[in-house]
Amino acid sequence: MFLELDMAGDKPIYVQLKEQIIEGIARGSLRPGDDLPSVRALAADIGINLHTVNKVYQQLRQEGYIQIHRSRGVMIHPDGFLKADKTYRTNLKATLRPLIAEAIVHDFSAEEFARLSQEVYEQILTKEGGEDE
Amino acid sequence: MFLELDMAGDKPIYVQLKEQIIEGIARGSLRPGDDLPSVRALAADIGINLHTVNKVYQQLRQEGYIQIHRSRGVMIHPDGFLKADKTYRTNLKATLRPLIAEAIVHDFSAEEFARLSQEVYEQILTKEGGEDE
DNA sequence: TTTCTGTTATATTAGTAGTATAACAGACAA
DNA sequence: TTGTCTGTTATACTACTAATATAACAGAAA
Repeated sequence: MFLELDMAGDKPIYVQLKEQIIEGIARGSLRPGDDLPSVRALAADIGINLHTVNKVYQQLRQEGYIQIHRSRGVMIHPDGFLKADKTYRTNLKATLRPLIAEAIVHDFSAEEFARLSQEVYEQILTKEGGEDE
Repeated sequence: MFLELDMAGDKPIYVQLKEQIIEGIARGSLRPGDDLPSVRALAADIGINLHTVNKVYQQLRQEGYIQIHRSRGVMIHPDGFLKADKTYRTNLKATLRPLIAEAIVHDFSAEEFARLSQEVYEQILTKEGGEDE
């Protein structure tokens, strides 16, 4: 796979792993119906513990990204896009709130914030790394 | 002050406190040059430990939001807006990246993401709570 | 029946969040 | 000069999370 984990940094590796799988789905590297490695295989591949991978898979399943079958393994959810329901929108707004408050204090207009978001959007879809311009 | 801390929730209270002070600056309730309560006074006011407040103040100082003087106390940084330098922009983009990847999987266009950000922007500036529409 | 799969249980180590006390040191007012 | 504010530092303790290590259980398929 396309995984790069920073074992030293502040961000927990299970969060990094989860985010990278979601980004893989977002940019189309992982497509609906695709198989994911077994918890043991992926853990061995990237040199972490089985339980760390399992925690990620459980969270991804609960949030609708993947399906898990008892002895057939794990796959990207075949239904394609997830529903952007009110719960999702409310949570996203709550997450954005402190980021946008920070941006305001840094003299960012809503338009500048939108422009920067647009850049990130395209970075993801064009499969660029996040190393900046 | 205008502080509402959720002692039970997942988010650490020092993070909540920090975010709410920044939002207070963003919406103009806390203005450049304004005094903030002493670490002991604020801790006693909201019923938490002195060190928890001190940690928040130290972080806010390092990020340029406030000034701390040894025995005169703490004030909002008198210089007004902070510089939105390249480091800030790079960090913001790195923070947004997983949020936007999620949004893409939820079939959000860049425009919808921008529109939702705009809503949050106005919620903050018009001093609305985050209880949603 | 062997060998995959996810699942569950238990234990340990390391780090962070938060609290509790105490003491130190600079500044300012009575 | 003496209190009494201020932030600062040190130490210790509890609770929780992240991550690991082993082991065993249970369903399904070759």
